[in-house]
Amino acid sequence: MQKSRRSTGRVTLSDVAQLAGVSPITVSRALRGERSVAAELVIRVTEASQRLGYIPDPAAKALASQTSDHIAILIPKLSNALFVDLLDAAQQTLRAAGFQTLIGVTHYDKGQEEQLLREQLSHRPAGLLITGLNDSIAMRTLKANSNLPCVHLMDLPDANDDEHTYCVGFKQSDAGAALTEHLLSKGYRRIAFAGAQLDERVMQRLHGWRHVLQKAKLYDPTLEWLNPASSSLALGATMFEQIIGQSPAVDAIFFCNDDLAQGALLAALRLGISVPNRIAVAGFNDLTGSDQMVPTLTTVRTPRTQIGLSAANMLLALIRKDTNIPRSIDLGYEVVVRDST
Amino acid sequence: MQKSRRSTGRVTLSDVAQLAGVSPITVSRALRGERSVAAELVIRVTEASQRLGYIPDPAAKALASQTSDHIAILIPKLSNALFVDLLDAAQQTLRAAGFQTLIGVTHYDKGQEEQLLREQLSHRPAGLLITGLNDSIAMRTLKANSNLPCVHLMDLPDANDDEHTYCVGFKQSDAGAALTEHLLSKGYRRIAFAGAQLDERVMQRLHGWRHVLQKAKLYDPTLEWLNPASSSLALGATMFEQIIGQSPAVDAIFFCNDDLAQGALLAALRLGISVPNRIAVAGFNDLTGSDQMVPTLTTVRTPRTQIGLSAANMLLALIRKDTNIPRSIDLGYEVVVRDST
DNA sequence: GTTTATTTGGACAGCGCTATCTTAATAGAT
DNA sequence: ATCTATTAAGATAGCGCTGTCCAAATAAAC
Repeated sequence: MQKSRRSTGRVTLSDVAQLAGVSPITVSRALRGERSVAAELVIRVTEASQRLGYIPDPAAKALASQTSDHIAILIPKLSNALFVDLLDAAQQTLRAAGFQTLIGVTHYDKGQEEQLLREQLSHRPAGLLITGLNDSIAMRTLKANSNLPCVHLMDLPDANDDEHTYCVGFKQSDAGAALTEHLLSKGYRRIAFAGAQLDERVMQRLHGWRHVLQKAKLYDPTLEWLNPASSSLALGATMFEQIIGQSPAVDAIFFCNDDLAQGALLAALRLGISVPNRIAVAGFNDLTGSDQMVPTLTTVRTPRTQIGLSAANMLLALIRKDTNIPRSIDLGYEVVVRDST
Repeated sequence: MQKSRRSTGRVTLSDVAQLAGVSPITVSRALRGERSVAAELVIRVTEASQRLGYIPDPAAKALASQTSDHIAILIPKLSNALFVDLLDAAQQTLRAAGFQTLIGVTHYDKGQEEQLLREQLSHRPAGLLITGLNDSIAMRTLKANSNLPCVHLMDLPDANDDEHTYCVGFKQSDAGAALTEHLLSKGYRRIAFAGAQLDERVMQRLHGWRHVLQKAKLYDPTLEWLNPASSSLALGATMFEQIIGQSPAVDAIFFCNDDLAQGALLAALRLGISVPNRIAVAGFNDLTGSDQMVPTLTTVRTPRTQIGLSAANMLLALIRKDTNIPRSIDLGYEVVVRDST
């Protein structure tokens, strides 16, 4: 056993090469399927590598090839099930393709986001997955300089917006409009919008709501209830009580998120306010439990898992330099009508 | 601009060295604070590195030093808020210390867990964070061979168990016992245990419950309701109806998780069954919304965020080779009595 | 003042891989 | 049969750092 001074006990390419009777570079090529290697050699190499339990060293690969098997993903929060679903789906898909996910949690802070991306880029990831479209100048510069494939999640660019970004999601504003139209069709006339967190997506839904109400000549600025705090059941309860108390004429509330709406339903139960008879409640995202609420919650089902999965696949395609892939994928949404409206 | 053939445009140690007028190795040492470097040189190097915007290359560092700035973390599921809280807290703490988290989601599958750990180890992480104690032989071997610092989360070893593992958590069985005792103190006599997922921690809580009931001579095997499916609100509702239907004499149910308990409370509302008059309901973990339920849910508050944070700090200490740190940290639990019991 | 320890900087090699260039072997064209 | 194209393997040289050994300079001990 004569190993070099700094030997680490790790099985290396050369070990495999020696056993297979070829040069290390051939092993590298055979294992990666790069260039052409004689079929017989591929078999011999594969066998040797399996026999030795060879595991490539990601650090060495990254250093030599200037690209790692990491994929960087940026999401705003882990406390929101929406993003966790996204992460879960993307992570599984990427792992199956041999990539490791580097998560960055931005907490909706643009400065943090930028700093996180910088840290992640130092790992020379093979690609980027970013929640939302609304990049700051700094983010654009970082992305552009890195010259990495990048897919955006959850929203689609406006039609007139000819950005060269790849994205997977659905039109948040359309979804907001569709839910509002459902409420109108049920006969509600004073429909409030209750939003928290106020990220880009919430604002888009707000625009959808506003647009529909304006068209129906039912828009009234006092129907907008916006709170920058993070959404939670407790906040939903508070906002519900506020709206009921200060605007008794409101006959329906569109909460920007199921968290809030669920909290509102529970508050209504506590207060003995009948939903939907006295007031209707609708949410967004169809999170866990919305179908269990009393009454069950009308909401918009959003394809979070699908988005994570498709975005990961799109990114993999970009990494492979597959051409002929669409710039953006619209996975749609579905208004789920239940008992709360 | 004379760069070598494969130049990457990246600012390297040598660039900094040149600007500071020292050798690259001195820059490396100055920046890492390793060995002693003259104070004046440290300043010069730091300034030069900042001026050039130098970012160390993690891959090169990993290759040269055989250890990366990654920390591998293994958790069972992302769909359970408990683990997400753990991950969130650990991730933030580790990032602040300059480490990147590699998440592995095991889906409660021992084979997967092993495979994930193997993949993570190939990245030469600086440490390991593992949910639960109950390692398989294969896991032990992997851990032992890697010789890496490792901290286990969420549970503590038995007193007589002299394993040399580091852990941060609380005694799941004690917590289960404490909640059961609370129910006894409230006068309930036929207390069912409803468990899902049936991981090690659920089984520990079951043991706590069983132990207390046996001591009180109130144990009855038909009171155990175990379902291997993942816990969810819907499953909680189903189990509640089952138990009510098949064992009408049961006067309290200890659900192993708040998800289940919340689902049960909602089912009770739907069925018009009064909680806690007709039957009491208690949960575990004090997840989001338990304080918003109708009635509010009695549960056990578990210090998930604290556990993630402390475990991360413990791991950082181990990496620093700090001595004098405790082998295990008991962060306790708290029975939170609310209106459902 | 000499010997011995301690500190501080640098030279050197190499971590385990891959990009690039080169050479040998084969096939195709004239 | 001769001269290109094409293909397949290997040799070589790093990628950007850090471990290890060395040498010089300084401080401490005798």
